[in-house]
Amino acid sequence: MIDEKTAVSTRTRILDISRDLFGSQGYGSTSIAQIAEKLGTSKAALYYHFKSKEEILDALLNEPFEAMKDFRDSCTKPGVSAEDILGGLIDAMAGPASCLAAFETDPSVLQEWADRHDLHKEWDKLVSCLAGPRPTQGKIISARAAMAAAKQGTKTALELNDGKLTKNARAEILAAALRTLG
Amino acid sequence: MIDEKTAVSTRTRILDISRDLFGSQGYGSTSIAQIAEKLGTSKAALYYHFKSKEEILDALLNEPFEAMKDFRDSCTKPGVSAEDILGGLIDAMAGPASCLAAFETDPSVLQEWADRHDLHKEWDKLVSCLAGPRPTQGKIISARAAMAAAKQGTKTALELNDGKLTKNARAEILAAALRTLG
DNA sequence: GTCTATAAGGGGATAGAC
DNA sequence: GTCTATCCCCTTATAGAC
Repeated sequence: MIDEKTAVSTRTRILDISRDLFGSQGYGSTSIAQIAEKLGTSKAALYYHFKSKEEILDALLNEPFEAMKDFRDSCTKPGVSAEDILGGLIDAMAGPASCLAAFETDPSVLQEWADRHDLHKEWDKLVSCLAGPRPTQGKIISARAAMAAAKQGTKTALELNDGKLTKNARAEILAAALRTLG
Repeated sequence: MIDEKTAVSTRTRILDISRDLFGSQGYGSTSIAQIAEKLGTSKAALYYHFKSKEEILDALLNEPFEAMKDFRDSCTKPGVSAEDILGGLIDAMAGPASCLAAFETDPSVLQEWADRHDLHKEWDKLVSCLAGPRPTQGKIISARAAMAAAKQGTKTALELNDGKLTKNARAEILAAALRTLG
């Protein structure tokens, strides 16, 4: 009989360690050997839980990506304001999609995962929600700038507060991002 | 007698090709073999011009980094406005420091180059210029958000206009970034 | 579930001929 | 300046014992 509890918790530990290392060193520059070392086992043991390095990346990003797509869907409904969109973006970046935000600038992740999942297209849909129908170039620029402001603001706030997004900081970020939009 | 003209132009071609590949695939995921292939020579030939892969990265980033530091110095002078800083940032991102902007999100570059050169500290100095003395957390957040808005806005404008920053786009980006700051 | 050992391949870099 | 051939290390991944 398989020890399910151990399997699950080891799997979770692998994901935690990998999230950490991928985030700080990048996906491509992190080796299975490094993960195994932090895990305290051999590389082969790790391959019992994940059949490839890419599968670890998938496991780390699939949930955040689904959360992000759900959010994107909610933004296309009628009566959604810019405040809803940018506020939702902040909350996503601080919570369910934080891993996505941390990894998506890594070229090795872009190559191995983001291209395959059309991440770029998903972000573009959000830009369209903010810029409105038949947007001018100026609208597109300020929409993208506002999203960048929200993302960077959230990242900064999390850094300054041990990974916690305070109500105050959230309000500051949202206000700044809304100003960006104009 | 060494053929200096050929040496120089080959060196330049290597840098152009590397800038391209590093930008699209990331530094760590780009191999010397790939560069040599696009160059149309062997790997060994490439090593005649650069003694290591890291030296190529250095050659690509040193000038942009100096330009960025010069700009940062100019921002600490008295009487410099937020408009000067954000406008200068846009111009730097669109011109002399564009390579820096394109590479600095790559974790493999951060590890091999940015840490060694304290890039993070340099950006922080700019943040301080924008946030003012003894800044509140809100000031820091909006300063960082404004810089992110300027960077992303510039990137977007360049994408939409074949790498050219039009006067109009520059004005739009600057206005958006200034609004972000509040 | 975890181990040791090893396969199979790619990476950066060098030697020495031309 | 460029070539072929090669070295050596590190990487992902697997085989098979325990």
